[in-house]
Amino acid sequence: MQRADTGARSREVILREAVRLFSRKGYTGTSMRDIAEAVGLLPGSLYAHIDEKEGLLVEIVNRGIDAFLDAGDVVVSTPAPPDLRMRALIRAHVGIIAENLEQTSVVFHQWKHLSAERRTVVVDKRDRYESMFTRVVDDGIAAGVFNAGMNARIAVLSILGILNWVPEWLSPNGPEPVDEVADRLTDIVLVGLYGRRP
Amino acid sequence: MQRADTGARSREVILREAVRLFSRKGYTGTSMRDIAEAVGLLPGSLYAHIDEKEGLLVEIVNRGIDAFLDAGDVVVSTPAPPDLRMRALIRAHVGIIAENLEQTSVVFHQWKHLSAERRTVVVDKRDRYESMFTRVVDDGIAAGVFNAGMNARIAVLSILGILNWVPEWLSPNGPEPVDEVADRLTDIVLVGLYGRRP
DNA sequence: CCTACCGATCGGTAGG
DNA sequence: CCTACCGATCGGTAGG
Repeated sequence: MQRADTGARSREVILREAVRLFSRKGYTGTSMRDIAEAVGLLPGSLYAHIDEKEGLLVEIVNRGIDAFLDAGDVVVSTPAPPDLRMRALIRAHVGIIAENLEQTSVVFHQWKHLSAERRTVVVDKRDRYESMFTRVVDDGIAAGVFNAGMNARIAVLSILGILNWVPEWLSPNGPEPVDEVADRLTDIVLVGLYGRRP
Repeated sequence: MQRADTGARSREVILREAVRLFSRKGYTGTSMRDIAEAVGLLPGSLYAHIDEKEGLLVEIVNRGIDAFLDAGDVVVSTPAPPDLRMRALIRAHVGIIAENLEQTSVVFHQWKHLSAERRTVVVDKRDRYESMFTRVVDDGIAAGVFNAGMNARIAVLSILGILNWVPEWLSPNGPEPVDEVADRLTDIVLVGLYGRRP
């Protein structure tokens, strides 16, 4: 019953510190020596637990984006009306950000430093995630719930912009509950500044 | 009438290539040797024209953010109704992005690599710019044009999210004119997906 | 703007 | 996981 998984545990510690440092200093601005110092190892000792620096980034980015995909899949598989599905997507999205602020910020900003092949995998996942929002907007227009006259592509890009910006200002321990924040964002998305609602 | 300003001209060439490289590889991911090769000099020769690497970033970021501030000042000094001022702010913002995509992307993503004192200057400018949007939203609520029930702070953060995301997808040579794109973004901001408008 | 170079730091490895 | 180290690359400089 003792720790037979010290190796895996060390790896998690390294990943945790890498997330912290990558989010603060960027991937290219963080050295393996920075990470080693943060976890209390000598630089060369890191390589007893990991293969290469980029492997850390790959794992962090993929874990992060998979969290969004998994949460989105749950929402998309429900048969709720488009506006309620949009609210659920935004709640799920903001919830994941709140649970893991630094990881999300690495996912959003550091994936560009991945090698070409690894970047392709990430971009494909991101496209799949974005298509969930496109689907909801298109469904809403088809159902007569959303404005048929709007530019659906630009509407989706606006929503993604709102959501991608959230990690820059959200404080998970702030006064308002996270779901409350998500719902106020959804209000803006649905009714805008004018605010006439059905 | 000949070029007496070769020095200043070389400096502009260096800045132009630095913008390109910083936007593609990031500030910390770009070496002075990368820049030297791009402008056709040997690495050490760059220092006949510039003082230090960070000086390049300082100048790029400040030029970029000043463009937004100057354009915003023009809009804010007009007495138009809040919704029209919002439309004008968004048009100005998208226009500047379209004119200088790579510079904008450096402004948005690389300012974090500035030293503490220089970063403070940039953050102050950014706060001033953001306050223009806050002012318009507050004016709109006070005038009864915008929904008094919304969370104004979150509304402003949503607008900034939309605008900060634009450099990631705008193609200045795309099918729709840039002002058209800006107006469709404004539509979303004002009336949302439901789209009831006054 | 080039030649020639500086000390520091980089990601990573061999051997134990 | 440490010792000891590798070649490559970093930002920047002296002197011309």
